[in-house]
This record gives sequence, structure tokens and C-alpha cells, in this order.
Amino acid sequence: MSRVRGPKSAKTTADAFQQARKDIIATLKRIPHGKVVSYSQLAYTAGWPGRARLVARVLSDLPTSAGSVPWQRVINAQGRIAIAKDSPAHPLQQRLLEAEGVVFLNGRVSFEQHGWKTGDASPLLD
DNA sequence: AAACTGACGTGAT
DNA sequence: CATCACGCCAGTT
Repeated sequence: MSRVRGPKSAKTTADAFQQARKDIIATLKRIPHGKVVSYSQLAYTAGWPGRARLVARVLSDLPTSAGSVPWQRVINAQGRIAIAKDSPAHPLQQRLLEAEGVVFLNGRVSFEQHGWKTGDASPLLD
């Protein structure tokens, strides 16, 4: 199947991206209160394995004020907040997470304690 | 069109 | 623990 070019059909990576964004946001909303996931885990769970950067791209487009989606529950694989230290969103993310019981030790979160096991039974959604 | 830039991750040094 | 090289890929220069 080849990509189609033409006025009416822009069936290319852009469409795939929109689909991916949809899947990622949907999965993001399923993360239980007080739990965290890494970018790669979210990508994997959403059905886009190996696309951690895509998740980052999607989240970066989200308004940090949106309480509709728990964007704060996504941190990097090292258990650290990925947002730049100088960004006001950085401390905000930590504050939001701590408010839901997530513990930071030396600036890091333990996946052992707070990682979302996708197999968790009856997760308490917000 | 080519180079650069990330809210990334993993493996090697 | 710190760096680097890669793989990844949409957006921006």
C-alpha cells in the first residue's frame, strides 16, 4: 500500500500521529491516582511500542493547566521529572504528584512503589 | 532540502 | 554517576 497524494487524501504520517495521540491520551486517562508511568511504558501500553518520544511530543502540546488529563503521572525511565528544571511546570508536576501521595527521594520516584502495573485490579481512577 | 531540537530510552564506556 | 552513540520521529530553523 502506497501513500496517496492528492487534495482530498493526506493519508500519511500525520494521520498516524493523530491516531497515536488519541490512543496515548486515552491510556493516560487510565493511569490510577497516585501512580506513575514512564514515557516508554505509556507508549507501549497505548499500542505504540518504542515511541516514547512521540508520547513526549503529545504531552508537550497539552496545556499544563489541564486538570482533565493526568499529564503529571508521566515521568522518565529514571524516575525523574522530564520537564526542564527552569520551567515552571517542573515544580508544578512534583507538587501535583506529591499531592496524590507520590514520594520523591533525591528528586526521584520509585517505580517499585508508585509504578502503574497495567495489570492492577480495579484501579481507582481519579 | 538539510540540519537541528527535544517533557525519551537503552546499552556501552 | 556522567557521557556518548544510536534509534526514534514530529516540529522548527
